[in-house]
Amino acid sequence: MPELPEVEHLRRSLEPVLLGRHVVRVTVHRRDIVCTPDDPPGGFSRQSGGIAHASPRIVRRAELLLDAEISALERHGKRLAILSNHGDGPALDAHLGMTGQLIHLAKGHRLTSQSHIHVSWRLSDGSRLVYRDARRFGGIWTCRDREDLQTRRWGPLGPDALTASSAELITRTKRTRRPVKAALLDQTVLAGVGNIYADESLHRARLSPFMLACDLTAADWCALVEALRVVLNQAIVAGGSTIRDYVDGMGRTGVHQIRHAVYGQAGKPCTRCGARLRSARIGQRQTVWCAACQPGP
DNA sequence: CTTATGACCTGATAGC
DNA sequence: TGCTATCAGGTCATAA
Repeated sequence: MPELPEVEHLRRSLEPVLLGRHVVRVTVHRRDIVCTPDDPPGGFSRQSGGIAHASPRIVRRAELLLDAEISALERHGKRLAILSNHGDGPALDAHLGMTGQLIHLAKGHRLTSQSHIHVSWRLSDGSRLVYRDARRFGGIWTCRDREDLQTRRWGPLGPDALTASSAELITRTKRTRRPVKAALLDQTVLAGVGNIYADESLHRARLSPFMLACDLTAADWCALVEALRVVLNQAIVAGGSTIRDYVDGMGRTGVHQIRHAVYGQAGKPCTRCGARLRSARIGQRQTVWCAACQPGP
């Protein structure tokens, strides 16, 4: 379940081993994990639900960066883009979903388990980059260039959670009668926050996840923006949470365990006030909060 | 337009 | 031991 911190840590770990490398071979094991601009909107490989993927048509390997030089790795929210030719060449938009992994393998190294590897890129130094995703909620979207990526793929997303301002969030939520947690999870409002860091940031900002987003004051939003920055940056430095499915670009699980304040801690005492942490569901998601520290509806 | 819900998918875990 | 049931949650199609 990579959220912003896991993707940013992945970006940083892949940057030194990918930049400047040329792609010399691309192997697609599952075509439906890749979506190209020519594929029908929504694809038709799946009946309904899930992330819409591509038709079974053969993908042109240049779209998957064959013969291109990797020039930059950029992130917006939970998305990770691999750019070529300084943004003028083809680009990839990786969305890891719940269990997606991008793993760099040095020359001669292989994964202990080869299962669920959908795409593999052979690089000019003999190393490989592989995309693996057991549950296939994620995928790889090909883009013509950086401009195409940013308009077509990233355009609908809200501002990145690390740099969003309280003013932007007020504008985007002042008419939304949803619990603030549901608004935080909406990627078109704010990009990068998932279930873990929604709960963590609301706890840090002392806001009840049940408050309606339109009822938060300007001061509430300032506190929430600050809490997001602290919580997300701490998690990035720690190498992402040690969530069960997350591994970084080297295939390592997070070394530094993050002790979440509320996520996964239901029933335990609040680290700030000692009250018993409660749990409920908001929009089908498990939500943990401290009713004492985070008063509200 | 808004918000809510079910479906997608598999591995880990709990319970018998 | 092995089997079954439940849970995890990101996001899209559909419903309301």
